[in-house]
Amino acid sequence: MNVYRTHKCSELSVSNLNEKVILSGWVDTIRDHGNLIFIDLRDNFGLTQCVIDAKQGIFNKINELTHESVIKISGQVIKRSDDTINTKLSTGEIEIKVNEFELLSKSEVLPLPVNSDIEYGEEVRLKYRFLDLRRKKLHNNILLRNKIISSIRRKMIANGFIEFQTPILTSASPEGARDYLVPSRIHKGQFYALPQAPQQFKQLLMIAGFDKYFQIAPCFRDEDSRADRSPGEFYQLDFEMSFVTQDDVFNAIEPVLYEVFNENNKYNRELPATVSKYPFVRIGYEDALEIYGTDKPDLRNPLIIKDCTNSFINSNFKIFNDQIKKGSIVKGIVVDDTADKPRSFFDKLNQWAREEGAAGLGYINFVDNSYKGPIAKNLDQDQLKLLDLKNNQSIFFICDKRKDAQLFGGKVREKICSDLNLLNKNSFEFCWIVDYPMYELDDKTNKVQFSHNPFSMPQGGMDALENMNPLSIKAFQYDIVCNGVELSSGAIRNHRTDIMYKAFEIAGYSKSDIEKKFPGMLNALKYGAPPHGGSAPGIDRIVMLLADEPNIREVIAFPMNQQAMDLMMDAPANVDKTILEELGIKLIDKN
RNA sequence: GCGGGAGUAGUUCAGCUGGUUAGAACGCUGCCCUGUCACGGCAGAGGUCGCGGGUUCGAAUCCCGUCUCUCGCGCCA
Repeated sequence: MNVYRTHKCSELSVSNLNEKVILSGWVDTIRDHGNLIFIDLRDNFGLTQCVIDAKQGIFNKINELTHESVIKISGQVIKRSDDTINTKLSTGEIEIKVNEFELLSKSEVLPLPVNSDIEYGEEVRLKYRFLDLRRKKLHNNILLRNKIISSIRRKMIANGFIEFQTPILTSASPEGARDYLVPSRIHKGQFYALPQAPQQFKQLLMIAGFDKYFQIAPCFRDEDSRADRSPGEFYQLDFEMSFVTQDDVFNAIEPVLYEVFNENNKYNRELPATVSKYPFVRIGYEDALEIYGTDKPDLRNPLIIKDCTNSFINSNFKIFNDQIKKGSIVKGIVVDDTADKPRSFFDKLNQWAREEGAAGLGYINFVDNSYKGPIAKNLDQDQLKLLDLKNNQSIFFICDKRKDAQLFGGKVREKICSDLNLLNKNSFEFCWIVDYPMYELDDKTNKVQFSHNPFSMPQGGMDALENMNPLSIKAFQYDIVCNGVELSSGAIRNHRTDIMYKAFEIAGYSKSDIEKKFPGMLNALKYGAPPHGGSAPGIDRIVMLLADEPNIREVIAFPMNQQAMDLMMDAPANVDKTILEELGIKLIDKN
């Protein structure tokens, strides 16, 4: 028998009446009635009320207990009288009449109360993360994370994926984010890098013939943080498959994501959230920009953006007309049931648009068969008809150069949606963004460069590279997006050295450039590589969506703060001079 | 690197256009209380108002600088 407990703090009920039991846990709440004390004892599993009265010998010692001390109690399970049953607790029909107790570990006065749900400052929460993790919300989030990860792992293994571990100390990647570097003691002046993703290793495993790879992979990128981006490290469900096309990759991962979301769609929710059924909607990259104004559209938002340039060509609305002649386009967003809103509604949106740097936000309202608003009188009936408005609809216009009009249209779409509360918050809407361009022009140098992953296979292969305008070549490159959050990007990889040399040549790299940058990868491709591809959904973001948390730190047990510091462990920190000398490192004094 | 918000008791916060000894709640300490579950009641301790400078008879409050936290931009093949 375990010396610390016969039961967990969630287990006891009327079916255990009169049993002698032992429980161990934390002192969650103390209610001291003078000659009668109630203690709520808490462990990972639940709460049990313990009661001690003054006649018992241990009473004085119990009286000295502090919150969050760890104790072991033994006593008898007794039924509560009907009027003292607590329906909020699973153990609320019983309590433990304590006759022995032992203080296992005393707690000092807490810097952060554990038994309350009030929000506290992040600095204290991060410094005393072990206390924050005891609190209900964070504790449950981390348990949810475990449930999600173990479910993913089971499904991937059941689907024939093999789990691997890949190196943490590896070489710096020439493309992408900044690397975290680790100095080498044996090779002074040289550095390992932590992997930004196991990209090359998983491809090498495909070349090694393992057919299907997966890993719950730690990734390290030295980027500045955001609410949905933890600095330092994050985890991906990294997977890769051999002898597949893009559709095969989609078919493999869609059921996994759908099921993981569906299994956890009740967490912290009154009603279960709906999850979009697979196959998920596929949207071309260019279409996404045209219709949603972003390459990570939130499909819960019912608004769409359409092109209205034709209504303004040769119209009397000089401002737009002049812009169109200079190459601008007009985008419009139609909104239901707003045409009768007061003038102030439209003025506020216009004001917002100006604050966002736009010239303004024009609009037309269609009520009782007549077109209203400042712009309407400048269009003739045919031009207005083209807008295709129904009764009580409004349409908002954005006029700018194509790319700027698209992106600002995306902002307007989000703004109107949130102002009018059009979002169905209780759903998960997935889509694939496909057909990313292989190349783009660098804004500053005007040179052709890779727009995404240089290892992706160009659509049309060698033929496309040799004969098409590089800027119109698409790649087998795709992102999966859920509720406006980019969960992952992936690709069918380029497994042919001849196509790779050519692809890099277009981006201005010579054969020897690539051989220097990716020696391992290139060498491997020379000895028989299967066609392969994969993707890597972000685990932290999946948990964040399912936990309905706006901040990624709420689903990571030990996150760093925004400045990439671990306030609890005090990292990063200075190191001893002798250690630096051993590594051949000399610090520059900034002063 | 840039922009927004914040920094007052152990914690969460209030403190108006400058004006006595800077408040509340929770927590903490002591006392009272045998049916609470956010137990209740009484009393008490606890503050360099982030830090430095300035304006003023007088600064938590106004001004300048600086540091820290946070949100966003840049960054994120």
